[in-house]
Amino acid sequence: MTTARETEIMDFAEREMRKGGLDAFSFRDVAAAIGIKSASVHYHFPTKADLVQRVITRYADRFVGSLGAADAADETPHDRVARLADAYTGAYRQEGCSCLCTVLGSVVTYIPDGSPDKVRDFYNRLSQWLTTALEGKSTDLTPELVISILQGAMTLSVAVDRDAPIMDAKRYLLSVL
Amino acid sequence: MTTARETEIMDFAEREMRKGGLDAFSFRDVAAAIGIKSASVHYHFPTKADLVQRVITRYADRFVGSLGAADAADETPHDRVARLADAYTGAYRQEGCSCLCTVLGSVVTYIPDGSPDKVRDFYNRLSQWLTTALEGKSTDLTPELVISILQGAMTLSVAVDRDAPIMDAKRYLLSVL
DNA sequence: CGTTGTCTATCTTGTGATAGGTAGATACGT
DNA sequence: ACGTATCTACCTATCACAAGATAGACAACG
Repeated sequence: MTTARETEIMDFAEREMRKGGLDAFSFRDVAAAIGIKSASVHYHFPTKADLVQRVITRYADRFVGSLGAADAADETPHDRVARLADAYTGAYRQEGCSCLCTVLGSVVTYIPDGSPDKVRDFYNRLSQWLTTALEGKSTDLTPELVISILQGAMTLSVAVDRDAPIMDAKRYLLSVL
Repeated sequence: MTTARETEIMDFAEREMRKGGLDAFSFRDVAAAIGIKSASVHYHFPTKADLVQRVITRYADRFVGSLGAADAADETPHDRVARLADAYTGAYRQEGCSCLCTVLGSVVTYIPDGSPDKVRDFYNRLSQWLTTALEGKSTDLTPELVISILQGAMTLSVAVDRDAPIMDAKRYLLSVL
């Protein structure tokens, strides 16, 4: 069960984590943002590790879920990759921030407790989706390379504050797949 | 002028930043690692922002410098990209950690003072090198996409703790360039 | 009455940063 | 050569603050 309050907390935490990583927010920040006290945040999420793990898991569910079926018969691999690319470009355009797991992935050895496993789960699920999505398509690109291109371009776009890299990545993928 | 002590400090700071970002180390960590007191670290680098900026600049100089000439007449674009890819795979194999600016790039809006500009300088210099390096080569890949692929794969390799993504990225780039 | 969600108040730890002092080296004027 | 001044690189001690976390009380609801 996830209450409305917990959703509020996770929404804020996710937004901050995607912009600045684990240390970009504190329990006090969360509390101030939604109008309660930090002790109350601890009531819903005993430790920060708990909060981070739940945010990652929710993110993974939502992201992979939003991609839809990877094996719909009336679609081509091209269609499916287009949807994946749109998920990335959309996130950049609307929120100006990265994939949560890209931010956390590069510092995976420094995040607490079970979080690294949650990040790896995300990538495993995404790889699996792409493996199915590309089935039957002959290409030099592995599923993980498709992910790499999109995420690398996303990071670069954020870093240089221009959408060219992520838009070029999408265009390139759609031209070769 | 950079003294031996400052080099020691920056070496440690860079190593930690590449593994865990800005908040992965403190002045006390630095001091303990090299056997002095934190106040002495402040003597060499008045603020953390100072230290971070110098580390990024030094990293950029070293990384781009290590790539060598982008316009040597006896080389092909393929040769040059191979060298760039080796810089990434080498970093992963030897240090198991990412490009410094990949780690910082995704959180660029949360790092202090002049640091974002230093990160962007790095990418500008790398793009410029690649633009020259690819001159005359007909390809759909932009210089920034080449960077994206390598860095995205690097991040993924770190995240999932397998070298497959970064090795595949190198292989792919050399097959299409 | 028990549960739920919040509060106040507080603890401990770790952080970046500063003030002020000290030993040793170097430079300079007489 | 001698005394003075300055500089370098470190030290001790401490500050103010923000972090995660906990204990215990309170009100509302069933």
